[in-house]
Order: sequence, then structure tokens, then C-alpha cells
Amino acid sequence: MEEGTSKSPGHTGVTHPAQACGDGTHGHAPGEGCDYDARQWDVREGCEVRQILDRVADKWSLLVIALLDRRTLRFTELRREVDGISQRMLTVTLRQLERDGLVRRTVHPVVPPRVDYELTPLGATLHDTIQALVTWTEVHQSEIAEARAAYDRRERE
Amino acid sequence: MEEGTSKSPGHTGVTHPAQACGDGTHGHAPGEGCDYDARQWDVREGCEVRQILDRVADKWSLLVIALLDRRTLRFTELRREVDGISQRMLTVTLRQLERDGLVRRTVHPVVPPRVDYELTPLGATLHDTIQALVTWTEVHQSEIAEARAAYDRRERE
DNA sequence: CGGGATCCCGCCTGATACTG
DNA sequence: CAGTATCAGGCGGGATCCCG
Repeated sequence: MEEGTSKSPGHTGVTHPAQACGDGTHGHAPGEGCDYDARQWDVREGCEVRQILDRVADKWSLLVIALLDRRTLRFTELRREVDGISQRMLTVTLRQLERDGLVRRTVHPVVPPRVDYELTPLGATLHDTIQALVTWTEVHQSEIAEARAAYDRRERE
Repeated sequence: MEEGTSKSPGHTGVTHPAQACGDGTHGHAPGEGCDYDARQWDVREGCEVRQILDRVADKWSLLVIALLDRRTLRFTELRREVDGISQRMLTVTLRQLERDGLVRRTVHPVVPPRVDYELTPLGATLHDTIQALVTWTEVHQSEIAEARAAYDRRERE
């Protein structure tokens, strides 16, 4: 993999040139200027990279993607497998992922309704990255547990 | 801090007793490649993997770790670089990361006070993973922007 | 079954004041 | 500078009802 879209070698400033960059909320018309040297990614709020990062680095999105990476799932199946998610958040998350082109939603015109969710090719490219995160978590589980215990012990005294 | 040391489950009520969900039924190969069977990672709410994942897959945590991965930073520097974070959330995030053993907090007994934050060796092991996520985001920026535009166009009609 | 609409509570932000 | 304490306000997200 390469370093993304960075091209100009010399410039590293990017403190906070201005606001510009669009609103921080989710609804935002793409195509607005927001491109700057991302090599020094101090990533201002509302910028595309931050928007996407906020989506991908979201607990629900991550879990949904990881599950869909195994196989196509229906709404209720996802609801059951993503333990703890509310129906609303599952809907919202899936819609966002669909909008981002990471998940394809297929409605079968049958009764009772049947809707399948699956990763798009783009979404599938997240596999390695997400899996790496999950693997890291599993591998370092005990170390973190220890660190927490130590911290709490220190705090309590 | 009014939220206590251990993040109270609050809205994501932990219904299950936090018993070990890494029940040893899926031994994985820690090393390289995702060659272990990822098709079976049980992620019940409240289990350790989920707790850690929820922390690591958090927008603020991710940004803070990524920044500290470049160099040691002081509180105010972080506040300035992580655009959009409130002082409270920065404090909370840093405390969580410190508790998890990912970040080391060093208080220098000088006046005015000086507190440095840096990644621990454990935290540093997240570098590749986090960087992969950031890189992925940068690489696929335009594709996602297109997907969003297409989706919005479809919706509006 | 899938999901839109609604109510509602608690977290987060932002502003401000106060310590060490 | 690096926080902690507090209050206001917005909204994210859970729970529930209900319809196609």
C-alpha cells in the first residue's frame, strides 16, 4: 500500500489555516474543498478523512463489518449477533455503511420481507485492517487486564 | 471525575455477567497473518474483547494514539491537535488509555506544571494496526465520497 | 420481518470559575 | 499549565409502538 494522496514533499505546517472544511455533523455534501496535505494528518473536524475515520472507528460499524465479512446476514441475524445493539442503532449503522458504499442492502420482494446485508468489494478491503484490530485485542487481552488491575490498585490506595 | 474509575456500563447495560467469553474454544495464532479462524469470535457485550475493542475502536482514542505515536505530547498540545475534542473528553480518554496501559502519563514537578503523554511499549504495538486504518481511509477517500454522492442522489429523487 | 416515528434520559460539549 | 467542578443545552442512543 502506498501513502495515499500525499504528493508535495516540503510542506508540513498545517496548524489551523482556517475553518472552511464543512460542518461536523453527518450530513454533508461531498465535493467541497477539504483536501489538504494529509501526511501530517492533524485532521480537522469535518474533513473527509476524519468523517470516514469516525465512521470506521466506530464500535458498531466495526462489529457489523467484521460479522458481514464472514457471510451475508439478514437484519434480525445481525441484531442477534451484534450483542447489545439496539434496533435503531443497527438501522442507522447499516444505512451509514450503505451510504459509504461499504455494505450492500438487498431487499427481496417476498412476504414476509427479507433483507440481506453483505459487504461490497470496497467494504471487503477492510477485512485485513479490521481483523488486525480484533486480533490485536485478543492477543493483548491479558496485558490490558493486568494494566487495569494495577491502575485500579494504585488508585485505591 | 464524576464517572468513577471503571466506566459505568450506563447506556450499554451489561446484561451478561462479564464471564470469560474467550472461553478458550478458539485458540488463535498470535503472530502474523490472520491465519487463525476468525469466523468464530464470540463478542458478547461485557466480555473483555468487546470492552477493549470498544475502547480501541473509539474515535478519540484512535486519534490520540495515532498522534502520540508520532511523538510525546503535552496536554495542551493534544488538545490543539485533536481538533474538536473537549477538554473533558481528552482527560477522560487519556485516563482510560493510561488505565489500559497504552499511554504513560508523566508529571514533571515544575512550575508551571508540565505533563507529558507518550505511548507505552504496549501502546506502540498498535502502530501498524492504527496506521493501516488511517491509510485505508486516505486511500479510499474518493471512493467513499463517490458512494455517498451516489447514495444521496438516489435518495433525493 | 424490517424499520419508521416518537419519547425520553444521560452523555458530551462548551463556557466559566477555581485550584496547585 | 493541567487539570477539577459545575451548569446549560443539544443530541446520541435505548425503549417502545406500530405499520407495510
